[in-house]
Amino acid sequence: MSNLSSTFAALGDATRFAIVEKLLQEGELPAGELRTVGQISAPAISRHLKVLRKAGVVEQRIDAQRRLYSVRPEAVQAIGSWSMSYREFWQKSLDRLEMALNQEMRKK
Amino acid sequence: MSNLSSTFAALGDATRFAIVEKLLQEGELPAGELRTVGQISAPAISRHLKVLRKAGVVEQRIDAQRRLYSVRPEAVQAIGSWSMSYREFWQKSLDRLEMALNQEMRKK
DNA sequence: CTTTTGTTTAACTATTATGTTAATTAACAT
DNA sequence: ATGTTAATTAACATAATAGTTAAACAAAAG
Repeated sequence: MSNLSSTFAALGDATRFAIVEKLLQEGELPAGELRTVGQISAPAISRHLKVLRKAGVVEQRIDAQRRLYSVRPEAVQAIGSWSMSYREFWQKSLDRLEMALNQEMRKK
Repeated sequence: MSNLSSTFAALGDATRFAIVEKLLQEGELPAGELRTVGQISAPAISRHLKVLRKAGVVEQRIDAQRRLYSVRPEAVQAIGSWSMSYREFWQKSLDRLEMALNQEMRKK
């Protein structure tokens, strides 16, 4: 599986996506804090974090008995790079769509 | 599940990711042409296309008995927008990383 | 040294996803 | 009408995923 596809797979679960969003918004957090993303058990969160880590989406730092997680910037950037590498395609298509919509507006 | 998370889920399968990449590179293609992304049966491809369509990643156009598929530009753009909405975060982090590496180089 | 706090691993279960072959549908060509 | 081409749906088997509770582990605090 391509590296990027595993990244997508990791983010393709609603709970994991919520975890990543929370880490992006609040920065590094201990595993326990991440339970608030839903009504879910600690072991479940722990396993999701393992999946995210294996996919290179988050990294772990140890602080006493706590495990602090944060998003790996490379992962988010890689996703952006992929989208941008097809920018010409989607930009063009969306421009055409917008023009068509403006045409419609002028008719009324 | 958030809309974006379903998009990621759709792209999180290696076969589907390959289908999307092929469509991005070659443009609109009939279902049959997409079998070349791997040694896979026609029904399997058909089901993958259904998943991609449900997630809004591809769209279908009918031409006689063929079904022509293409990537929906909005989907690829939405992914880019998500990454870019956190650009400050990853740009900063990566800049810091690069600076640290340059420091290392100067030491040698 | 015992307890508490934070987290992970183990064992198990239920649900979902993916792939296969066979059958079906749809349009075109003879 | 009949056969051919293109693709999907049906039926089924198997594998992977995600959740649970209970147990284990590690460091900190009492």
